[in-house]
Amino acid sequence: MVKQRVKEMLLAAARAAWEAGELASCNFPEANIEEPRAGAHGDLATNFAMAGASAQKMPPRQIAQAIVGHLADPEGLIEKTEIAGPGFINFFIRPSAWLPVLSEIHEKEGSFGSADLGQGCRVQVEFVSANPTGPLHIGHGRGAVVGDTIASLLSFCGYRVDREYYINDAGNQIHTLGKSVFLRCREIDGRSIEFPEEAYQGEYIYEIAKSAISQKGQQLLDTDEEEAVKICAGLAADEILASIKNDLENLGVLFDNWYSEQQLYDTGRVNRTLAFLEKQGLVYENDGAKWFAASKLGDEKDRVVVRKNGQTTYFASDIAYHLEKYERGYEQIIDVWGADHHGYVPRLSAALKALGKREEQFRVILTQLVNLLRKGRPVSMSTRAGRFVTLRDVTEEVGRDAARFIFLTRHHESPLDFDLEVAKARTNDNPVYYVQYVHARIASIWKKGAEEKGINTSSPGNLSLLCEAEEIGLLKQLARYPETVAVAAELMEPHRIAYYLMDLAALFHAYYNKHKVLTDDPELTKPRLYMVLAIQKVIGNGLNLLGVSAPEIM
RNA sequence: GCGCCCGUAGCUCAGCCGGAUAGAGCGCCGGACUUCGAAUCCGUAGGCCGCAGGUUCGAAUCCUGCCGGGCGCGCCA
Repeated sequence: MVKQRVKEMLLAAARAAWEAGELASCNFPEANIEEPRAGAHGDLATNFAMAGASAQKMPPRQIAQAIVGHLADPEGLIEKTEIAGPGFINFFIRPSAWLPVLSEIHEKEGSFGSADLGQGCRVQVEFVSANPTGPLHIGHGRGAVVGDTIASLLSFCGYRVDREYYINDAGNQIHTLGKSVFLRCREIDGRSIEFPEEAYQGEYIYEIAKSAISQKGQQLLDTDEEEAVKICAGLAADEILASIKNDLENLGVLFDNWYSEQQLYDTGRVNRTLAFLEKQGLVYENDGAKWFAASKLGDEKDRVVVRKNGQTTYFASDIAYHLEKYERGYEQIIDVWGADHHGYVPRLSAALKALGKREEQFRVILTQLVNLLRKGRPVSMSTRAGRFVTLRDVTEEVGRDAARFIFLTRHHESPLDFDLEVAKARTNDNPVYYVQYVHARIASIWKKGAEEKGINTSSPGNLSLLCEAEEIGLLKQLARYPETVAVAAELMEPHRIAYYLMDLAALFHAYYNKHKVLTDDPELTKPRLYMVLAIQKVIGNGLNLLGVSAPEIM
């Protein structure tokens, strides 16, 4: 592409200048080519001369002069160059030099923009992993969409990615869940109960209790309490998990694997992992509990792995779980957590370090909280009373596309205001429809062009007729897509794709309002249709990465 | 108290692995449908980039300290 070619030309020119004795050193800096904000500074610019000043022991402008003097441009991409400011080299690109991006898009279709960054590296993205003790809320939705989209991005960029959900089906909370259900069963049966504060208060507990009674019958209430609670816990977790799965499917989130915490105990992995750490001298006893020496590996303090009462902690099984991920062959693991768990990061990192994993093999993405609003006002959520708007409610009200897109319109570490009314609005307030509208509009143009003008893609026509300023702007934006994807994948920042699409959509809508695609002149109409169809493909490609549909009609 | 995140236009936010004159949407005001989909577009106004230092040829961007907001700091998960 143009940017890459200019970069190559720049480096070649620097080398040529050095060979000609005009530069003192061949120790060149990284060639950083960017697009200046101001159009007066050209289409592309580089700080190459400034960055190399110290190595060359020459003033930047003089270096720039030497490089420009040796610039070879066989394809004639560059119209002119300028040396500006403290030593920028500004490149003015011949407008038609941007045209080849169109044929590239038409050839590559859905794979346009992908790059083999991962080279087959196996990555696991673990996300949501909410305890199966209640319905998902909107915060889980954000984590789900961010995790899912990061996985898509990585997969698009050459990583072999699996999506995994970790089920916390062992430990206290499940026991509490079972007890909550059991107590409700008794209540339904007409017995008087004391419902403890720490039990799950929600309405859904009654539903599960009813279903437990109908499945297990009256005898459930007469069995030994411990046994009954266990049965209730199992039933409840299964039922809740099924509904979580369903909610996630409605959001377009599908997992490759659902991994049970209990399984780690059943296979003895937790004990084995602890024994290993103990052998390394990183687990010691104090106050009747066993501690992992996390403070030796970057955490603030040591952490308990086995409680005084002999039970292991959640942390213990989590270490075992993460170790097992690597044993399954993942070279890199990514966890998506709510930001309220950020304090947990150092201790898990410490544990993985103790297990011999490199820092870059483990990455935690934290998603900030979501404020649910309606018409600008907070929607009251009372978890205690068990009254809250669930993720399912939100998805049903605003639809999958809007929900997903809105979750991706913020950096994941920024808090997000999610306004239900805005999410439903079919206006510029709501960027989903703005972007999708481009896709639908182009479908409509295309249909009309084929029907009335009999024009199809196989005839791009004379592309040099694409010379309006808005057309060049669109070509440049299309050319930015691969880099946008690569950066989004590298930084694991899917919101960059959303912003890219909004920018592309804005350029298209402006163009559409100013120029006709279907003109009376077939020779002009052909290249315009060809370009517009390329735009549609890139919009579809990007929306697909985000898990949002690209409708032909809306 | 310690740690993490956030602080950019009236509001909601991009930009932050250093670049030149800081952007978008909404809102306000004023315009554009007998012509490819008005779920659209065009125009005006709006800024000590929280504050103060530091590094640099150059800082919204990096470093330090403060201020304000959120979240964490369990032998819970």
